[in-house]
Amino acid sequence: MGARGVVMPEGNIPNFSGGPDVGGIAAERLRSFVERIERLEEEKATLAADIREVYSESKGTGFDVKIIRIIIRLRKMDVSDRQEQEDMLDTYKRALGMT
Amino acid sequence: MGARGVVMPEGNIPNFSGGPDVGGIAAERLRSFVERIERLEEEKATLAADIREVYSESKGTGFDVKIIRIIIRLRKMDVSDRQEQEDMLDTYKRALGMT
Amino acid sequence: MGARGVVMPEGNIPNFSGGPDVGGIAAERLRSFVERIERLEEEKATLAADIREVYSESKGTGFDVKIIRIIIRLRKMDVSDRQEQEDMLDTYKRALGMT
Amino acid sequence: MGARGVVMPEGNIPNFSGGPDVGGIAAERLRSFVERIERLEEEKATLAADIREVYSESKGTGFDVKIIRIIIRLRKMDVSDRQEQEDMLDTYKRALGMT
DNA sequence: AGTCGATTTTTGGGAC
DNA sequence: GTCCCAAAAATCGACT
Repeated sequence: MGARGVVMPEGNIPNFSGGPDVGGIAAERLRSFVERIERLEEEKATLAADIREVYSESKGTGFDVKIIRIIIRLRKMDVSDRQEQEDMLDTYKRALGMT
Repeated sequence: MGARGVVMPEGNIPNFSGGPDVGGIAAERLRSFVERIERLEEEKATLAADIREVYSESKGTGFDVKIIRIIIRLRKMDVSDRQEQEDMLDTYKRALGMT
Repeated sequence: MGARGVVMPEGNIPNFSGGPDVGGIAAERLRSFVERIERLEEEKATLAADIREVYSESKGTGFDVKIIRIIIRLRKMDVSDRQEQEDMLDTYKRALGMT
Repeated sequence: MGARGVVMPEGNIPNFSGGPDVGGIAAERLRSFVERIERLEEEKATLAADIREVYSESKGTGFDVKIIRIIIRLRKMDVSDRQEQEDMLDTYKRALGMT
């Protein structure tokens, strides 16, 4: 896994100079990527908090959070599992030569 | 698969919080909670996809995704926690002769 | 709570002296734990390899690995999901006041 | 290996789901594979439990489980890979002024 | 403080 | 052989 002599060798930041600016344009790019990710993750964390909030609110209204979680899970499955279900059926069909 | 013993029709959860009529106002509230959560989770999934996208883009620019993930994790940590953890790790390392 | 013998301060290896031996009795304990874990993980990795081997062998005999994986998953669910299924049913029952 | 007459032709997967007579020898083979896998997975699960146990014990002795996990991970890594990764991380850190 | 569920990281398989 | 996707494992965090 070492340096591979490609244009952009893994393990190095391109155009990194080590000068007072600590890295050239590439370092700016890196910073940009990092900050974009951090921004998005922050939003994601906010949404996670919102979700927890709704659960909490529902609990305060007298509902059982555990039930709601199960419902959410079931409804999610009803969407994405349908695909998996069909894939599985297809697999079995092929396995049985029913093509 | 499917829940064999579950006889409850989807979206028709009765009022179990003490109200008199089954499938009444409480069920509407429940539906409201469920839909709010689903809405938020959908947004969260979108953000997760966006984040994956940024990682992918950074990879295409020549950066090492794994390292960026570590960077993100480190920056998320409280500074003093990070220091403490690194110190402790160092202590353990020395104890095991992993210098 | 009164004095409790030797309370281990968090973040430090107990009895760590910094002498030439790099850690005293506690370091030995640490090493012991680490090596036990490594030993177990090695065995676990061996088993994982064995499992892969069986899949590979079944493939060489003409079976479809994907199908077998599905079967394994289904049979596992038939065992562990029974509990979850019953829990879920119970939850729904309680939600409906059928207790 | 000896007898070759029973080798399954590729693309012709035996029927394993029908009645007792349907599928024949191939179904028995499939059952054998499945049971071998399940046996191995069970052992694997046991080892996983053992490992958790050791972590728990180390925790009870005053060690920090999280740090030990990191130690285990580091020791698993190839020495040069570890060095390379740490160097890269350091480069990125400097680029971002995380010194 | 232990259990359970959610999330993240790693790994294997497949395509080109 | 390299890259991408999906499945599995490890880790983390919440709730009881």
